[in-house]
Amino acid sequence: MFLGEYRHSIDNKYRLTVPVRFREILSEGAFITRGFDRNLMVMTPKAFEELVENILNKSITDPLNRALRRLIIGSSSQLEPDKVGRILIPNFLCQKSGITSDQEVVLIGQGNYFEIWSSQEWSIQQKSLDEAEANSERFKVLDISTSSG
Amino acid sequence: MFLGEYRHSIDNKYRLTVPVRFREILSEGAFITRGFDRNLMVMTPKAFEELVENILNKSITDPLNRALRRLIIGSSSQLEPDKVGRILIPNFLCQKSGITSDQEVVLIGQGNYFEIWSSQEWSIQQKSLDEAEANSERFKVLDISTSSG
DNA sequence: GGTGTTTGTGTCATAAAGTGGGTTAAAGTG
DNA sequence: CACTTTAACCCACTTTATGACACAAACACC
Repeated sequence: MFLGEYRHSIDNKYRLTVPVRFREILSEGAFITRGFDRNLMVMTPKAFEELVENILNKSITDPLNRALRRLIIGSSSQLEPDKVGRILIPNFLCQKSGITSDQEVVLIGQGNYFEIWSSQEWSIQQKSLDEAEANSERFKVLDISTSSG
Repeated sequence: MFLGEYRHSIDNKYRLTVPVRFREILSEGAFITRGFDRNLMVMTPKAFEELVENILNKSITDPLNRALRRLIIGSSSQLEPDKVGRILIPNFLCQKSGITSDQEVVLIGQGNYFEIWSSQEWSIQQKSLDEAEANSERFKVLDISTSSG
């Protein structure tokens, strides 16, 4: 499971060192796609297939389905880590998430995937998370129980 | 599977270099046809046969079906990549999708086919992708995947 | 606190991908 | 049958990705 927060750098060739703890999980391969907010999501082949399966089964005569394909499939890529555990972030995804070369990015474990944020976008995100007063109220609508089942 | 986004150029002879990652998938050959939006679709022989079969099974007494035949079957062509992996885009298809020579085009992976867009048409398309309806659908689809099960 | 190991980063060299142009062969047109 | 146009082929150049290597920082362990 992807856990925790890491700060790594993107070098001038848009390569990112995957944290060792994350590497083991990605031993079968990795896929990257756009996230919801201005960030990227990296996941295992299995998780990616689950994501994609729904979309590919929908008819392409429906404009909405084609739009979905463009959003998800068109913004994805298969990643192949190099010998020292780095991945090459596709250029078009960097643009979409505000990541430039020679820059620090933030990696956030999210369970069955992890997110990549440009440090700027992350600090924006952080601010809203840190507003504790707001947090206690805003999560009220979510029903989460600690006892399983 | 065709994934991701590429920006390649159409040279003055209407040739387009197919990205390497796409070439491997097209090793058995390739077919091109009009898309439903102002774009082109490139696919494997197998995917094309399935598409054609689907359309040919529909009754020709329905005007809509005849229109679909004209759109897809009437404007498709078999492609034979040259030695360095380029395909020649038929002239009539360029006109229908707003592609001119010496121009940049955008290739979008769509799973079992990929799309070719003129950069102008693509930027129009991108605007509508950011609109609410498609995105809310996207949220739903992504939501399914994040629960591993 | 020093030593050794692991992890992350920078740089270089090589291979491969993408692009452009020129020449020949083929197809279409008058 | 000649002419024009178009497609196919070949070769060369530029750019980019990939792999290898070496160094530096972090960490853990005596």
